[in-house]
Amino acid sequence: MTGQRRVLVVEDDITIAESVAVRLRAEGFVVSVAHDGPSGVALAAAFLPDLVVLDVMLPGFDGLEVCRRIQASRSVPVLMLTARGDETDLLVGLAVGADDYLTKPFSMRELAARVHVLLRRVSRAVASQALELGDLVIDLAARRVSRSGVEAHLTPTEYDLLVFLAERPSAVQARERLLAEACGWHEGASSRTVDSHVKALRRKLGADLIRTVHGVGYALEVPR
Amino acid sequence: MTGQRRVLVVEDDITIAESVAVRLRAEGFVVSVAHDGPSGVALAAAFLPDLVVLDVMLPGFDGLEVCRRIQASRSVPVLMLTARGDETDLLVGLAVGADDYLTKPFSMRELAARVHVLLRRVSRAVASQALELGDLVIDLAARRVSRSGVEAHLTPTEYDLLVFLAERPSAVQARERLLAEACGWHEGASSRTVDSHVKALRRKLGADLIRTVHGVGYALEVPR
DNA sequence: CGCTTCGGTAACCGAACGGTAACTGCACAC
DNA sequence: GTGTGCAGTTACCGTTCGGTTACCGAAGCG
Repeated sequence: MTGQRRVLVVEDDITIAESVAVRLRAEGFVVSVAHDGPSGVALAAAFLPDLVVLDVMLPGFDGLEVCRRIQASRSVPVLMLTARGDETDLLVGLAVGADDYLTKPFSMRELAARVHVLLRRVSRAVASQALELGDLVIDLAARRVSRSGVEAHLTPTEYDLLVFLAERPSAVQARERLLAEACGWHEGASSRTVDSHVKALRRKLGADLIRTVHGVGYALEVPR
Repeated sequence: MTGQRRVLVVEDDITIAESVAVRLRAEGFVVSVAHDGPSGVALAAAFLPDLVVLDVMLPGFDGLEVCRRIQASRSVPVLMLTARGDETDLLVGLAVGADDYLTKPFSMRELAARVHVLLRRVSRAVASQALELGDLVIDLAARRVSRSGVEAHLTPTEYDLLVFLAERPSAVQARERLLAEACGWHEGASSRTVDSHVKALRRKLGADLIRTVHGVGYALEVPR
């Protein structure tokens, strides 16, 4: 997962584009460059970047349109480049789905710093190593669970069940769903299996953690 | 869950702090202000903001330290304010856990835009489907109902009945329809079952919520 | 104004549901 | 072989819930 990050640069000014690309490659990124809107959109689909650096002023159609189209297919952080003082473009850009922007002229150090921040942010969201809900901490990598700093020893099924609930905090999950997702699907009559595991989780992590919804199923409550 | 977003402003310059606070309040945020590092950290713990706007230069200890301490307890997006050209501070700030920064002088529009972007990002993660009608809030994922912030415990049938009505606000629904849709269809004589559940809903959520239409059925009125 | 119909209310009871603690069977380790 | 730990099932029991009934006040209608 810590494979090299891919950055797409869409910028018509060849000098700027090259400077940016060189700097980002020096930072360890895999960089691809497009010089107009259409090829930017195409490359976004083909190159599958983790981040897009995007100029607002582009031949073809403008950066805002590119931003819109890229965001339409999948969620990628976008860093926009604008001309100084062009505050309207800026605001529209942020509205359209850009996550950050820089005004020209900008220093390469600043660009690199912002790129790092944006990527750290998504990696925090996507690959989050730990799941924290109040005083409940689930270390996904280590498969460890603790509450208020006290570690609890969970069996595999209990752990899977807890993670499934924790990924959807306070959302009610039906018994059958839990049985199918957390425990392996067992053809035949759905049973009281889930209850047993919920009981175990409550015993080990506190009774207030999992809420029973009568007639439906269970939900994990975020502890205060 | 679309309750007002809370923003903490930590800034020693009273003029700037007030401008920022005024603008953010105008944008609909609940704003709290601290003028030095220690009280900033304390307020972060007590006020529980959804976002922190933080000056780098602060009396007590500096913004970077504040940032570190705030992030230590829980994950809150931080927008840092730096003096122009102070790139070192900036880089350290980003390293310490700030999610964005602005260089002084900055426009209030720009500040507001960035605050919105940062908060949109977190709300994207949190957002849960909810039905809101005046002061009545139905959290569909969590299967929770509250009125004026007070949560009510509903039985499954009561909940289903309420949701069915709430999805068609102020539209009158015949008894038979309600019996069939909300409660499971019970072959045989249609009965006074609906009445009982309506009564329960009125008791738990207020008598004004559900209007009786003589000879026809019931309708949910949007309160306030 | 009085009758009829409709809906509010509370009490009741059977059924469904979930908590709980057994037990069984299985897999793995020693 | 024996022991341990876990998954899944079963049975029991208390609780909750839903639907019904009966009674009475309110609303419509002539």
